[in-house]
Amino acid sequence: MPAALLSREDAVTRIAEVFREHGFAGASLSAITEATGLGKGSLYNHFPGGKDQMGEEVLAHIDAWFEAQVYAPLRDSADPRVAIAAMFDAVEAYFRSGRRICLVGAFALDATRDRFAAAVQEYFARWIDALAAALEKGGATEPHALAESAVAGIQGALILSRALNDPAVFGRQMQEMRARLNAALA
Amino acid sequence: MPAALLSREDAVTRIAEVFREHGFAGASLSAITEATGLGKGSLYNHFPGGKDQMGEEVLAHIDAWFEAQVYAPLRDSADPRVAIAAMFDAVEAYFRSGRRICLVGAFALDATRDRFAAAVQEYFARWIDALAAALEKGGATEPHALAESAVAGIQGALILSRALNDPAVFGRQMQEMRARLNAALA
DNA sequence: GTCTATAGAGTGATAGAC
DNA sequence: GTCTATCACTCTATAGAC
Repeated sequence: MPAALLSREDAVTRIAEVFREHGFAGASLSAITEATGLGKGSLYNHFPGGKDQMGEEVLAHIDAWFEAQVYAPLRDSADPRVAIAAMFDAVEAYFRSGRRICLVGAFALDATRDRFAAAVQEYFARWIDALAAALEKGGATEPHALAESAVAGIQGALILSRALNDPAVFGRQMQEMRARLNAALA
Repeated sequence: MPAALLSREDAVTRIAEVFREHGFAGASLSAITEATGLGKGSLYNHFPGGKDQMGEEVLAHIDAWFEAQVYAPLRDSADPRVAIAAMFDAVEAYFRSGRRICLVGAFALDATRDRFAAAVQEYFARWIDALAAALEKGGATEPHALAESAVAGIQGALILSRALNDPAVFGRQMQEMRARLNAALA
């Protein structure tokens, strides 16, 4: 057989970027074909379930990244202050300092959510729970409410940065949020 | 001529709901036909520019509502504390306590933003400016940064409520945001 | 009779599925 | 690449208010 042009992970990563740019509904197979260099035949060979399966795998890929880089460190770290700082470092890098959107948040906003309801719900629930665990370990009062507020603030900052076309907005919000969470720690 | 089945405003309102549900790219003319009860002929009679024109008019309609109900009161009210409380009342009603999304925020996230860049940018810029003006009048320090943070928090709360399928998240965030802004006033 | 809102068959292009 | 369904959109025709 011919060598694969792209590893499955590379394909999923590139498909994710198409979804980021156009949304799930707006991402056409021809755009995906162009971004991956894979013909329709190859795409349906890799993803027999079509766009829906691509969506599932993209979400699973994102979830795995956040689990390893964000949630697990938040839950397991001995020092909550260090863990929370590391979370913001990871998040700022992941979202390219506000130049990249959160695909899960974007999926949540329209009917796409209903196709991927469980993955979307779990992404945010686990993020909030992991952050709340770190905050609680650090002696914060109302850790869950504070974690919810922080995750919402990150999502809102991403919207605002893109709407205003100004990544600096994201940077300012992240700095403020770091300070708020640190202030809540005992 | 035959009587109009729908006023222009009613048509724009119903089209807006289709965009909210499916996103701009995902909103098909057949869905718009179904939601408005207007055939393609009627739709193209009212909106010769097609979906793009519908998008423009929906955004203009939203902008007019926020200008009258939110921005102007924030700028003009004598009592900033009252004005800010009124803003939250209006916002919570508009977003149906978290059951309805912000269409402008949703447009901002994907390539739709580029079609309507000016309208999207101005919606948020004017909201932030109007809120900052009220905060400044109330003696808050760093009113612009605080306003930015509040608007981001509202957008993030809408995403989170929908992602978790729990409108209570939005209610909690709005309550917390009210308290934060009040605390910043002299 | 004129004008405008209606309806919807029909256009080519392109979608996603296979 | 081929398939069928659906896309955004055009065009012709009609109904009805003036």
